[in-house]
Amino acid sequence: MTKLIFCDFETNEGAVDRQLTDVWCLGYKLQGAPPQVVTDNIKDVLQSFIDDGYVPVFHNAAFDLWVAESIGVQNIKAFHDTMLIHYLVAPTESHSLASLGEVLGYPKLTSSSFNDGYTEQMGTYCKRDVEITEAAFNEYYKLLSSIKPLQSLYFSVELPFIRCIIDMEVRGVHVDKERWFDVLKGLEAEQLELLDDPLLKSVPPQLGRKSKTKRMRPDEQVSTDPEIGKWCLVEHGEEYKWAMWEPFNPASSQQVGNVLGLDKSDSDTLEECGNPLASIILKYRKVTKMLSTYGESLLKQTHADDRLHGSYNQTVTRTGRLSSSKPNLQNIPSRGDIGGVIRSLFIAPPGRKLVSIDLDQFQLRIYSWYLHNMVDTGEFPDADALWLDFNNNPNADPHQAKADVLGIPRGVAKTLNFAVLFGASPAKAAVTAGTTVEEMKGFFETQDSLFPSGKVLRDTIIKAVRSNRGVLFDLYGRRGWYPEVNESDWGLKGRAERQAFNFIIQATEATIVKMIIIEARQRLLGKADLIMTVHDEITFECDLDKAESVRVILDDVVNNTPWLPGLKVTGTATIGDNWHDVH
DNA sequence: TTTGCGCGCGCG
DNA sequence: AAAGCGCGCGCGCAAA
Repeated sequence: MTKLIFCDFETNEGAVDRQLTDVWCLGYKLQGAPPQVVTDNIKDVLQSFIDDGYVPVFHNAAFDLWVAESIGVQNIKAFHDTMLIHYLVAPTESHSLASLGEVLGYPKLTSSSFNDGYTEQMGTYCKRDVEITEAAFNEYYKLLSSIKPLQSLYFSVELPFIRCIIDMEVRGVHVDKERWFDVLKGLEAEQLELLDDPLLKSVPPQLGRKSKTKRMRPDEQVSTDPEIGKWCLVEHGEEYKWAMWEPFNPASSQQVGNVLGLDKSDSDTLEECGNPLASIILKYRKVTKMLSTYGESLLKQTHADDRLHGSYNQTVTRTGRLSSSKPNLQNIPSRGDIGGVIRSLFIAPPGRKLVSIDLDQFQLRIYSWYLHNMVDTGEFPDADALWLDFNNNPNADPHQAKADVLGIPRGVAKTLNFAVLFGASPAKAAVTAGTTVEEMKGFFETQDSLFPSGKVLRDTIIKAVRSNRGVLFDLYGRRGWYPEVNESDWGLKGRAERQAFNFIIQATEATIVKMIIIEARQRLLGKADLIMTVHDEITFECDLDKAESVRVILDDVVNNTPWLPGLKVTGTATIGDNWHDVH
C-alpha cells in the first residue's frame, strides 16, 4: 500500500509568474492523522517524508511540485495531482480546490490575500486545503481507477506531462526587446496614419456611453445635432438616458455597426459590405490588435530575463488540449507579413538555437484513421482514400488532392476539409472560401457523393453518443460529455453533434501530441530545453553545437515512432534563430 | 473607480 | 431549413 502525504504550499503571489521569493508555509496531512502546518525547515520536513517513501499528493502539481523542488526537495519520483484526476473524471466541472471543497463538505472560508508573510489564518487555510485534497483524492481516484483507460491516460500521459509544463513555464521564451520597440514604433506610426485618413475623419460624431445619472448644468443645452461635447437625450430600451456626442471611435464595434448600417461588424461582414470606410476600419483594427495585444501587452509581461513565462493550463479544455494564458503564447500572430515580424521577435538567445517541429495535417490524419477503422470499407471504399494517401505518399497534400478531384482551387478544398472536421454550413464555408453560397452548396454535394463515408462515420459517432446519454470516449479513454445531443431544440442538438464529432478527433490529437512531447523531452534531456508547444507544434531551445543532433532526434521521435497502429505521423524538424525561421 | 459581459480576433 | 471545433485577451459599454 502506497503511503500518501497530501501537500500544499503557501507562497508569495509572484510565484505564479515563476518568481519564487517566499515560501510561507507547507501544509501536509498523512492518512488518518490531523493536518499539520510547518513554517520552518520546510524543505527538511518534506524531504524526510519523501525519503521515507511517502508519495506526495498535490492539487495542481505543476505549481507545488515546482515549489518543492525549487526549495531543494529531491527524489520526488512519484506524485499525484487531484486537479488532474478531477479533470479526467469530470472534465466539464470546475477543478479549483474551493469548488471541490464545496462539493465535498468543506464550505468556503472567507477569503483574504496572503502576501505579507505567514499568519495564523494562512495556516488554517493551508490545513484545510490539504484536508480537501485528501477528500478529493479519496473521492475521485476511486472513480478514476474504475475506468481503466482513463486511469492509464492519467498515469502514462497526463501525470508525466506535468514535467513538460514545468519546463516550459520555468524556461519561458526569449524575446528581442530592442527590435520589439522598433516594431512598436512602426505600428504606432501606421495607426496614426490610418486615423488621419480623410474618410475616417469625415465620419460624424457618434453618441457615447449612456448615463441615467447625468444632470444638466444651466450652461449646457440638449441638442440633437451631432456636435462633439453636446448632450443628447436618447431612447434606451424602455427609458431615456443622457448621452454625449463624441468623435467616432473605430475601435467601438457598436459605433462601426451604426455608421455602416450593419447588425454585426466582424471582419467577414465588413469585407462583404464593400464600403471603402469598412476597409479602413479593418486596417485600423488589425494594427490596433497587433499594437495592444501583441505589442505593448507582451512587452510589458516580459521578465527581467528577457523571457516570456506564460502558463500552460492542463485542466481547461474539453478536448484534452492545453490552453495558455498570462500571456497566451498559443495565439501569437503568425500569418501574413506582420505575423512573420511578430514571430521573428521570439528568438534564441546568443549561442543558442531553436529547434521546432510541426506535425503535418494531424487532425485530418486522425480523421482518416477513424474512417479507415470505423467504416466498412467493403461497402464504402472511399473510406480508405485519405488514409491510403497519408500512408503511402510521403508528400500527401489532402487539400490539393480534394481540389483535383472536385476541380476547385486548393484554398476552397482546404475550407471543405475543415468544414468536415467542424461541421460547417455551406453558408459559413462560402464566406471563408470567398465563394457564393450556391457554389459552395454544389461543392458540398459533390464531396458527399464522392466521399459518402464521411457522413457514415459522423452518423456512427452521433448514434453512439446519443445512446450513451451524451457520453463518449476518444481512443485513449478521455471522456467527452455532450448530453445536448438528445435535446429536441435543433440548435442545441446541432451544436452538440458538431462538438461531439470534433471531440474524438481533437482529443485523440491532443493525447498523441502530449505523448510525443513527453518522449521528445525525455530523449533530449540535458541536450535541449522544451520551451513551447502550440497544439501541433513543439519547440526546443539548445546550444548552438547541439542543434543538429537535437534536430535529428526530434525528427526521429515524431516520424519513426509507432504512435498509433495505422497512423502515419510526420513532421519536419527545423533549426533557426527565431520562431519565424523555424516554420 | 471597479466589475462583468459581449464583441471581435489572434492562434491551431 | 439551418448549422464552424478548441482556446485567451483587449476593448467598449453599462452597471455597481
